[in-house]
Amino acid sequence: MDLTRSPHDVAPDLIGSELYVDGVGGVIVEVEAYDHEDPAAHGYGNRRTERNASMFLPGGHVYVYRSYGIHWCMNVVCGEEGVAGAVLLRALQPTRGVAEMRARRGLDDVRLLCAGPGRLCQALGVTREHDGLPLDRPPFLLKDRVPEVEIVRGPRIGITKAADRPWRYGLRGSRFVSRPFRA
DNA sequence: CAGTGGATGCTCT
DNA sequence: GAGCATCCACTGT
Repeated sequence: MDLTRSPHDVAPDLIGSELYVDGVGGVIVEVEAYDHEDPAAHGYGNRRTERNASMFLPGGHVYVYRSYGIHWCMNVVCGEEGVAGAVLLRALQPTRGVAEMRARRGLDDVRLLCAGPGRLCQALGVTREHDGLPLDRPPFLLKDRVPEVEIVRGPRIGITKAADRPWRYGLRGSRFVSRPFRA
């Protein structure tokens, strides 16, 4: 798919797509969009810093940052070069490499392996080393979804600024999201 | 279930 | 020095 579009166009198209890192991953079931005019975004105002440099790459790269000093969070960079836009990957339905994900997470419950941005990165082995890498080459594999999926949306999670914007997208009825979507 | 608080490190002001 | 795009364990219903 065309990742040089706006994060708001890309985000719903990522739902139902498949992501693998070194062959481990599954179906994307939850994401959030962040654009350069968004006070909640790391790239707000297109202000470039050392941390968010990857957000300014052309769409199709990866932006990984550390969250709360403990977790890693992975974004799909979107839009044109020089414009800070990205889609945060919040949850996957694990399909391949489940044993490896279980080992990395120290957890059996498939439902919780990738249910949250920090958990997803731990399960897939994503760290700072992946920051800035292109998505269309190993270790990554991003497969477009089939056209027909039902998408739900709602307010984003875990932010204080611009918390009212409904830019969280999910696969309708999925049991693998980090939190349920309100009906 | 809902709510609370601690861990932990780094970025940005 | 404040504030996180989080997670887990623990409490109390």
